[in-house]
Amino acid sequence: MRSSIRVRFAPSPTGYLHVGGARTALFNYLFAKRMGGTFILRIEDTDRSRYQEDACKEIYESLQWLGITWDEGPDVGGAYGSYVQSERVDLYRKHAQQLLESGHAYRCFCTPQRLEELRNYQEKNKLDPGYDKQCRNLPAQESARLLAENTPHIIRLKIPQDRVVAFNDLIRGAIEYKSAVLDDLVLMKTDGFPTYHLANVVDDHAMEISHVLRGDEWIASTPRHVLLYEAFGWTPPIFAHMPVILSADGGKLSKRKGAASVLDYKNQGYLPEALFNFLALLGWSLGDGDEREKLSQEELISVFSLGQVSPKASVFDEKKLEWMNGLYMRERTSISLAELVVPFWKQKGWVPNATPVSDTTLVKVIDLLKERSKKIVDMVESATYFFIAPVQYEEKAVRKYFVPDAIKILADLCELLSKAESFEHAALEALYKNYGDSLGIAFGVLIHPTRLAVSGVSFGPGLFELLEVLGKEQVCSRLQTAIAFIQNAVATRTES
RNA sequence: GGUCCCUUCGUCUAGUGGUUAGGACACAGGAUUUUCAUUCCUGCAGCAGGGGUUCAAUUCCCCUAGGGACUGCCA
Repeated sequence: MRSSIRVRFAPSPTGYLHVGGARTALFNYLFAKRMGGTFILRIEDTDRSRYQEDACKEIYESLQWLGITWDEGPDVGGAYGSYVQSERVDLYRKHAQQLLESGHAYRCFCTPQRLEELRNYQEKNKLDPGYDKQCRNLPAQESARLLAENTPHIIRLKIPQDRVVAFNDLIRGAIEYKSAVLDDLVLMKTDGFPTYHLANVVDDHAMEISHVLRGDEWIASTPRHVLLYEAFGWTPPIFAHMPVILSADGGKLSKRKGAASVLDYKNQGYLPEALFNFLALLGWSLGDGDEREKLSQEELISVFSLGQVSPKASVFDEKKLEWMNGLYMRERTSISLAELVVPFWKQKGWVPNATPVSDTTLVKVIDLLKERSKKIVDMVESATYFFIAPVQYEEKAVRKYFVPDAIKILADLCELLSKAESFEHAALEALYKNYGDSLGIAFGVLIHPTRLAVSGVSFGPGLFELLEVLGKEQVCSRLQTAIAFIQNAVATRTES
């Protein structure tokens, strides 16, 4: 049975879902699941000027990719719909009307121009900014006359004077505001749409939201919301405000400072379970001496508690995310990673489009690469030599390994390899061992030049696994090329 | 400017009125490995500052400094 815990994530479709929003969604999700409650997705699209067509799709995709699913929402429905605010405008109008009638709200006929002049004046004279409440005491018949003339107007909440508004925040504790510093906030706009404040409060009540877990930026609005609940005669939900996520330089997270959008992380080849885990630990910890850091979604659900959410803003440490992503990469099967990597290889033209991602050779390449990679895109550049023969050799390694003696060694090995019956890595290793032993040459003297010859670089997967994947033909041809290269270099050197 | 919030290693954090202030990432060194990576070990590094309260304060209170949010007919 579901508990009466109901929480919601309520994004505005004004752009991509950034990691801060994703973490708010994540905490809502974890809290709901932990408590056996309901997680709701609600779209707050009351600002028609900032609405972006694709934003909703991107929000859904981001959350789904992360593994955050909702019990009620625009696409899945639910008993409290609609879950899109632009489809609920009548409800907000009705409630605004109710407040007008009960004397908790009033019509304001001030023009945007007047408000702007007012703000400028206040700023110039170093006065506290805010609406001067000119329309608050407009005589009833004057208000009625303007209304009858269809004068554009808005509806404002009548904030009571000389009150102390107190509420408890689950993360920050008791918070108090003097009502005098609170503006008569706008409930309905000229265009007939509600503001966030009205729509949010009406919906949270109508949808029986028990806990409002939202971003820090709302904390200053909360006392106004409390007053709104009071005006309606409703009991406010329990509030918890999540701290912000900052970029490495301590500023706001933005696209310019790396990725900010959840989908950017997806496209860069981060694994959703890694981002999920990482985000959960950003501003939240297990506490109680529990030092686990790598936790599955199920584990996180079973231990999550709002009391352990830190009130402090935290810096998004990309390095730590990478580390954690690497942990999850190594845990994934190579076939599942192939789904993500192979498209990049196809894009490079290294793999024919028709090749299935589950192709055994491709999966073998991933076997060799995944332990050395922190994200999917790392497996693109580092896979180059699996698909194309090196066009140049790492300079430092050339000086070290492509010495004159290497010519004979590589030539011998080339000969032996071309006659090898098995190209399986254990067999190749035995072949190298025998050859080395017969001439009394150290293993490393054989291995390093070979690696450089076939890959062009001095580092990478185990040599014999590498040779096995490349295959006899490629290996021999690359060895020939390298031999010619060394001969040429030696000749040039002796000439000069 | 005003209101509110925040402050433990570079970063994420645990933690307590008495601890050698713990872990993780990063960084440095070492071991293992044919190389790289992994793994393991070691090291580096922190309670913003100043007052109180107290036998004792990183922990409680106040002030200062620094940071942030809000201050829209945006959310």
